[in-house]
Amino acid sequence: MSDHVPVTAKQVAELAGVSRAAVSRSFTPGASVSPETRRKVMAAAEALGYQVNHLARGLISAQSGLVALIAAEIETPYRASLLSALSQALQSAGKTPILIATDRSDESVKEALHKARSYRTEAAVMFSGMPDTALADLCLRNGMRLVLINRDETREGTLQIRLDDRQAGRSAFNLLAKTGCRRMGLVSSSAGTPSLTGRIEGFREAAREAGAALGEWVAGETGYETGLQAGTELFARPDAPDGVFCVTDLLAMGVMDAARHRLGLQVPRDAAIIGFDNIPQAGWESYRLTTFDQPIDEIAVATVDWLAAPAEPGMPGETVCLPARLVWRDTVRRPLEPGRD
Amino acid sequence: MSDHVPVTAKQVAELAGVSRAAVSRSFTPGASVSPETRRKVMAAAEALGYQVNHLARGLISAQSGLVALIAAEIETPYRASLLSALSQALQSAGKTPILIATDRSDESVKEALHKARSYRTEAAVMFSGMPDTALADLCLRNGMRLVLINRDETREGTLQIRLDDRQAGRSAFNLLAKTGCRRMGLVSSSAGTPSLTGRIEGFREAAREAGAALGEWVAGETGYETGLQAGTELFARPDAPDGVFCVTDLLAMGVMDAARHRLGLQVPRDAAIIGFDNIPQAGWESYRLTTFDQPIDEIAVATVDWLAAPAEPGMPGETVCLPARLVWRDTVRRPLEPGRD
DNA sequence: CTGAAAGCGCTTACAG
DNA sequence: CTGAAAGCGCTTACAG
Repeated sequence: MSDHVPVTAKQVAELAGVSRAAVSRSFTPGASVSPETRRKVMAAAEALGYQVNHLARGLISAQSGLVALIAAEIETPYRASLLSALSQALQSAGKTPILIATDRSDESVKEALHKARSYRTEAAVMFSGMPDTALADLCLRNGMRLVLINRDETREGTLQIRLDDRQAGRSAFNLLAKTGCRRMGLVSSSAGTPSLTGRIEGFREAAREAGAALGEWVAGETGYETGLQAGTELFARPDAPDGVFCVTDLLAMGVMDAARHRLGLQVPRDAAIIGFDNIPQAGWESYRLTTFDQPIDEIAVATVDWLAAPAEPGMPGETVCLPARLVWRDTVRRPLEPGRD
Repeated sequence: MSDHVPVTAKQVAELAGVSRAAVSRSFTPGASVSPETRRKVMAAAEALGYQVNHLARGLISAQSGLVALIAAEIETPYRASLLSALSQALQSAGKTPILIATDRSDESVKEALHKARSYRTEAAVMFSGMPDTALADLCLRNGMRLVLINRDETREGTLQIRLDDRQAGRSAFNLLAKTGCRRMGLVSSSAGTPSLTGRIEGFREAAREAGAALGEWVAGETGYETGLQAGTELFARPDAPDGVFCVTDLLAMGVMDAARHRLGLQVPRDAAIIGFDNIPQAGWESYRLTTFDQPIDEIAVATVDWLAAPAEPGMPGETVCLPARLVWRDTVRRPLEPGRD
């Protein structure tokens, strides 16, 4: 191993007795080098501890190897899981994730994208916020690809990955109805992201079709604390619900704790509860929450596959819609014949 | 805004009527440019949508702006929180985090560091695994700085951040003893990281000093499932403990659920439980776990401050040791006078 | 304070 | 298959 500061292709070339171009080619999959030179180059590289400088490579080849992961609240269970899956999948595909945290503001989304651009990331995958059209176009024109997770927007050259949220909302209602709930509750959010909205609308729609009244509680945020507050208020109402759908697991767990620890209710006997996301905590003994699963690994795979396919200019936007499957646990009574709807 | 592909400093220079050097200087804090030229440059840059290309800047100036975050299991609550705090702090300081996931193997740690090196990251902060000496030296010689979180190792030019784990372990024992527990249990881990080991040794040490017997359960992993298993076995023993210290919150929550849901025990009446980390879930109504707090924000601040200070060659290693403060909740009976020890 | 010039480490036509 | 040469977009002495 060399004892000197950064070792460059030039030194490797000298040691191997070849040109700089040859070492470059040896490190480029599919380049035309004879096996013999490549072997010599690799041996020299190994001996010197050489690594290609990705900064230089990215500067010249538009292949920085970098992809930006843009997200808010990554400490949250669902986001953290998605982030983990995505970064591992990307890494396996030879890409390197750059992490850019945003808050909910448009301004921070804008900065995030600019930052991605300044590092010439090959793509940006966003799971929070939405770029405005002009900015998205700018990125696209600069050769950056966009993948939007759970945002509702199709655009040329971008991949959109979403779940069938509306259908899940409908299923939630029907499941509650089928298992004997009479007064339905919905704990939703004013965050207004397309995925949340889809779940809400699906649930309302099914309620309308069934002619059922709905007690709603609109939360600002989607976390545990908010759920706790929602549950506390909802179950104190004279027409307290006996079946509630919460648009996230965190909300559901807060609602559940309010019911049990603050109101002395039993779940599902006094109130059935359904969540959404299937975060790890949903499976804990203290909750055993019936919920819809976000297929995190499939999302990661879809992202990486799309990125691996060569980008063609003017490529139409693509959207993949994944099902959100119900995972049965203990917060809803089981119907005699567990239906699928 | 320009409608053409990547806009470079040259175009900005032309539009502003200055040299390329002037635009470079305008974007370099502290460089010598007249306010007037800087103004012209900024206006032109704004008009064209110019962003300095960090790849090119990093290539020439050893200031890539990148710092590598190297970690395993980032989907885990404590890790996710730390990652979030770190990435935000870094971002506020103008740095951009690169995320490199590892598994526990030495091989993957090695690859992670090589990857960091190939992007010329200014620093690598590791919160999983340890680089072997030769590799760490290589990084250091290449001008990369290292910050090691909760790993026990001092080395020239690196920052080590750790908690007073041993003291926390001692406190846990003393607290349990003071609140009337007679049969102490310890749910530890064979992971062998320095922080875990410190907690374990502190607890054992205090037990030895008090002449108390100890029921131990050594887990491989540090997650909820393992805790559930540990609790199930531990409380089924004839000499089941009535006070147990778990080296992580996740373990503690599993143990707690085993006690309550599988053995029908009450916490803290039948068994007191103390955790470590103070993850968000520890505050949930179903747990209200008494635990030690990991000062995540302080860790992030310490990291960023150290990185902000200019690196001098041959700088001695620095270590900051933070206290892990007890947060009182409901899984330990309160002594009459809540002591500090 | 300013500009012309050299150079960071790489890749990629181009010619052989 | 191979090497000499040009060039990616920037920064930084150097001279003025």
